[in-house]
Amino acid sequence: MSIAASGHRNHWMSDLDDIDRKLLALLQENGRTSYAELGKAVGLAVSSVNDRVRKLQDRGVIEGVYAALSAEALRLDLLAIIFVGWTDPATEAPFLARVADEPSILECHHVTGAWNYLLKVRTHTTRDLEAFLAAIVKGVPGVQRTETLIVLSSAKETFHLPLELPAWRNPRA
Amino acid sequence: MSIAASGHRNHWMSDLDDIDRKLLALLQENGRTSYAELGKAVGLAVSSVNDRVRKLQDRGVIEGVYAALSAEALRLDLLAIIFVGWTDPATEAPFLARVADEPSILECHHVTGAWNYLLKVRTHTTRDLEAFLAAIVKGVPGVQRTETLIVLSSAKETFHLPLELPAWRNPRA
DNA sequence: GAAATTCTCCGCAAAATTTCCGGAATCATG
DNA sequence: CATGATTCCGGAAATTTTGCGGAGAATTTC
Repeated sequence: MSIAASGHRNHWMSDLDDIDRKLLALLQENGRTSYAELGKAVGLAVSSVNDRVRKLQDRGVIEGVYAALSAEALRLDLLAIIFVGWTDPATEAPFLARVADEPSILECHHVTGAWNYLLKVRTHTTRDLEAFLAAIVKGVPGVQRTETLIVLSSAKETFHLPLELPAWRNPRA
Repeated sequence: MSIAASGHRNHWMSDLDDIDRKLLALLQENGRTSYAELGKAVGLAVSSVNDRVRKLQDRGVIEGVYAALSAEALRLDLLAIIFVGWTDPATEAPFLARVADEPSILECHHVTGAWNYLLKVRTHTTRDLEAFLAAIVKGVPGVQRTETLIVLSSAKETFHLPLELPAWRNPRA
C-alpha cells in the first residue's frame, strides 16, 4: 500500500494529502531537495513529484524559495521589538508607507492591546537603532509613543510552519 | 571596469564585496535563480558564480535555502505574540525544552523588560490558541504570567535581511 | 452500472542547470 | 619582481528539471 492510500484528502481549499504535507515538510527544510530525492522519500516517480510541486506552487501553498542569510555573518547584531503608538488615525497611512521601504524592518504587525503596531527590527549597533528610532519617530508625524525591547538571545527563529496537527489540539475543534 | 573593481573588500569576517552582496540580494528574492542569470546580473561567468555561492555557503553567510509556505493556504489564521514571565530561574530550562519541540512556536526571544520571553505563535483558531496556552502555561511548572497580543494584520513579514547601509545610519559609526 | 471525465502517476527524452577541472589572469606580499 | 593565493574563465561531464503521451484509478454523469 502506498503512502497515498493510507491517507485521505480533506475538502477544504488547500486540499493537501499526506504526500503533499511530506513534500512541504522536506522543502521547508531544504528548498533545493531534488525531485529524485523527494520521490524516494514519498514513493513517487520524479515526474509525479514535479507535478505535485508545481501544483503546490500554482495553488500558492508554496509562496517561493528563498536563501536565508545569517544575521550574525552580516553583523546584524541587534534585534529589537518596537511598539509604536499614536492617537490620530491619520498617522497610520504615512507610517505604513515608511515601514514598507525600510529594509531594517523585518516585520510589522497590527496588534491588539495598548499599542498600535509591533515592529521587528535588525540593526548593526545600538547607535544604528538610535538613529532608526529617530528616523521613524521623528520622521512620521503623529507617532507619539514607542517602547523598545532588546532581544538578548533567540532560542528559536524559524520560518517553518507547523504542518501536522498539534498534540494539544482541542479534539472537538 | 568590472563591478568588482568598483568596490573594495572589508577586512571583517564575512568579507563581502559588492558582487557578493548583489548575489545575496538576488538569492534572498529567489533562491532558485540560476547561476547563468546571477552571472548576467553581476557580470561573471557561470563557474565563477558557482565558486562565490559555494563560498558564501561554506562561510555560513547563506544558512540555507528554504521553501516558504503560505500560512493562509495552510489555514494558520491566527498569529499571536505571547509574553511569558516567571520568578524562579529554574523555570527557564524546561520552558526552553518545551519551546524547542513545539512546531507552533515560530520564534522565541529572550527579551529585556518586564517579561522573560516573547513567543511568536501560529495556530488555526482561537480554540487552538487556548489549548496551546493551557499546554504551555500549565505544562511548564514555574510559568506564572503570560500576556497575549493578537495580530490583526501583518503589514510586513519578510525574511530578507538588510544588505545595504541604511540612509539614516549614523555617519560616525 | 456503464460511459465519460478527471486526476494521478509513470517512463522517457530533451532542455536546462549544476558541478568540476585545468589553466590564465589578477592581486597581495615579501 | 618573484611568489603564492585568489579569482576568473571556458568547456565537458554529471545531475536535475521539464514537458510530453499514455496507462490506470477514481469520480462523475447519465
